[in-house]
Amino acid sequence: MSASSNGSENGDLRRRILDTARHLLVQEGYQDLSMRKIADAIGYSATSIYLYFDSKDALLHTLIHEGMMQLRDQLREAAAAHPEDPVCRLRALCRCFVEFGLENPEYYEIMFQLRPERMERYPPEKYRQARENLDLFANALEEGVEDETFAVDDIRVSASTVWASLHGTVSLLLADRVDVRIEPETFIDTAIRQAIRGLRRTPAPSAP
Amino acid sequence: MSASSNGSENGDLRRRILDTARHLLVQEGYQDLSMRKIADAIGYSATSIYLYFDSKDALLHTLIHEGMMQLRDQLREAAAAHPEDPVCRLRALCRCFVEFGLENPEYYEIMFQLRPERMERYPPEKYRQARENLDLFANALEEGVEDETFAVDDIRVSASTVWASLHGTVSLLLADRVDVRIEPETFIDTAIRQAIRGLRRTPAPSAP
Amino acid sequence: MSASSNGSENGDLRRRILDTARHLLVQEGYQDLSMRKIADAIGYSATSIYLYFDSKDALLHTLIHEGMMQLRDQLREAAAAHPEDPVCRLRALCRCFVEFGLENPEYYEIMFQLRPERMERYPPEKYRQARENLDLFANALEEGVEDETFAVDDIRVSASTVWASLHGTVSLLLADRVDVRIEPETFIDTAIRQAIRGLRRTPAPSAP
Amino acid sequence: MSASSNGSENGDLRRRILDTARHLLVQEGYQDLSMRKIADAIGYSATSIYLYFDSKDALLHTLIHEGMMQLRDQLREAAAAHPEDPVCRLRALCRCFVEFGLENPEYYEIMFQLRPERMERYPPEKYRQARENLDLFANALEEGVEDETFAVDDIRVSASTVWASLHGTVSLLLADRVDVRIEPETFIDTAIRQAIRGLRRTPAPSAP
DNA sequence: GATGAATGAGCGTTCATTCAT
DNA sequence: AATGAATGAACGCTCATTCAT
Repeated sequence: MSASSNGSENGDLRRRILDTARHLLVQEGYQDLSMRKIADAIGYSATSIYLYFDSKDALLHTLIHEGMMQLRDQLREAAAAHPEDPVCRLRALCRCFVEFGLENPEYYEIMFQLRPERMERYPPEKYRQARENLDLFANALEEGVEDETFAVDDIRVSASTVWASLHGTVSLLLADRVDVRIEPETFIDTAIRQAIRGLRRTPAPSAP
Repeated sequence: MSASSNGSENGDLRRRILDTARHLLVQEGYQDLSMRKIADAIGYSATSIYLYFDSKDALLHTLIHEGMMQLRDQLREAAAAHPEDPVCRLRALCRCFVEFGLENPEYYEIMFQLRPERMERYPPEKYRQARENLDLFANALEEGVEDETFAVDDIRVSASTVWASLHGTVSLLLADRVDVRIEPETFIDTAIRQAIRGLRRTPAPSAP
Repeated sequence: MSASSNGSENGDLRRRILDTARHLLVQEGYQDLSMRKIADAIGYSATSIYLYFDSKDALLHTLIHEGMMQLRDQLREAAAAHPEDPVCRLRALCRCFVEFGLENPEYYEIMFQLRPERMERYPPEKYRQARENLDLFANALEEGVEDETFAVDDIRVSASTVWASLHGTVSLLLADRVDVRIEPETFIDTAIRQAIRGLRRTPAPSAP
Repeated sequence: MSASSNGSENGDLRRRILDTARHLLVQEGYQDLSMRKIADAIGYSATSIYLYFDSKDALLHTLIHEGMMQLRDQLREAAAAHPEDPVCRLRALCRCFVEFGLENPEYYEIMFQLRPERMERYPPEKYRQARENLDLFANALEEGVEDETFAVDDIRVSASTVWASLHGTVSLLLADRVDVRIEPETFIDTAIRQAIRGLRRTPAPSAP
């Protein structure tokens, strides 16, 4: 969405491969994504993909990275909408993350659910960039600590645990493992509310 | 009386298949687990597995069920250790769940991370039994609500969100996706503490 | 039907195997008939079949033979109903053969459509017995020649060609290869009528 | 222009696959024809076949079509040799059909003996083209009816029954089910003669 | 820059059959 | 008389990848 479609219809085959792979990922799932299917879908030979990507893993790494950058953009936007209030901002970030996951289920799978030992090593440079996503949470948290709304021992740790809650929420929803009698919306709202409440400064101990 | 349980001989191979499958699962993951690999690992022909399981899915269902029952036993035990205090009990349950996940990564993936649409339907009877695990959380929560420690809108929903937090925690740890600079123990403690704190009755509104 | 059900419910396993195999043959087709399916259907182990039959081929030979004997009985009956008129008798035999084929399609396949080189040698003794079926046609033909209704060069040859016509008729019907716009009944009637007409003495040459 | 028909290289293997499959068909029969066997016979990997055919059924459809077209050509030629006399033409067509069957047993089974429910649907376009074979018989028959040599109720039906006779004749011969004491040539001649005689106008009823 | 040809490894599963008991 | 355990071979098919052009 940021730097993708440069227009030259036939020229940027690399771009088309990525876009097609992304679409197939959503339609068919990670397991059923194959080089040939991608190639067929764009009308090129499977061999051609190897001109632009060393391997299937390399292609996936690129897709993961693009997903991370897309998520980053959306998180940034959500953060920017609430520059003043860290609680509101954190809530917006949480909501944004969950929505991203539910709207891009297969993206989500390769981004957060693939076991790294089952793939070639994710390139460190990309890894570093993806870390900004967590930093956005950490920043909101930090400001909340500063203005004494939140009380946590270690910002980095708590940012991670908040993220873990969201990740669990998305994962269970995507895997269809939440009790059918529970409305997804209610589930998400409650998860986010509790995650944030868990960070709040506990009141002056009225009666320990 | 004639051919059912003569003790060792019969169940032996079946047991070895299950154990081997379980071990391979953690090395190779669900996607790359194959009947042949299991067979090779135990030195039998692939055909032999079909003497004990109708299909790959049936084998996995058995594994899932075993994991669920093992988790249930451990959760029960944890709950039984704190019959009085629901908060302590809930904390023990949380800890127990996380420990189970980290100690049984081979079970964890198939128990909680598999997308159901990629497998045959899990047998309803087994499904029902597995539900007790969540119920143990819900019970602790309910008692906490009754004695006014916790304040939640809907017990079933909040039990699920607590579970989601734990699930996210375990998933990220297993997938090696937590910042290396964070001690796993710290991460887990924080996650559990915040999850429980998120349930607590907010103090008498001193300042809305 | 002649000497099959002797009553002793459990005793005659051999009989049950044959009956079950026959039923499965009709339901599943020759290709999908397997020893295990037979065994499962009667609740015995697959191994047990080998107590009564040396091999799958041997079992099939027995089935073929039974089919032949069943067909023979029906043909005999048809022949006996028209002891006087050879034309009527031949027509009845033809009709009987076609009906047998259509009513026992999978029987028909193993009886008349299996290429012998793809099976163990059919036992000569059984082969000889099966020949009576053709003889019934030959007899009717012979009498028709004697009373000057039919005119053929060699009775054995013409009996075979009549049979070939019927076989072709049944085969095409079973393989669903007759134009859908043609009524099967019409097709059969015409086939039989023409087969018989083809045997008839051509009239004294009025003007050749 | 670039990669379609450069003459030999491309179609070469495809041709060899078809020929090999054809030959194996007669040795092994449809049931036992496998992609691997074809591949082994030509010294290629089984995978390679899939470069030229989408599936086993697609390969067989191609073979069937080739057989049909070859038969059509031969039937056309036979018909063209007797433009005047419908009886002679029909006789030539019959002889041609039988000869085709005996000379191409590998084609014959898949063309006329396969149960369609055991294969993917034969492509309608090819089906339509194959229909011309029967039409050539029907045309001869029709002209024979017009010049009052033949007398039949329905041309389409009688063309089918003639065909059925020939089919039965070929099938029995190929399956080695004709009495060994009968000369194949005699058998064929008789079959054809009787089939045609069966169509002839019966004489003015001298004595019903 | 792009391809066509080709492959080895692998998949879940079914099969007829053997053998010791 | 009957079985349970076990197997080697085979099935159609898909996969990521290589290589010469």
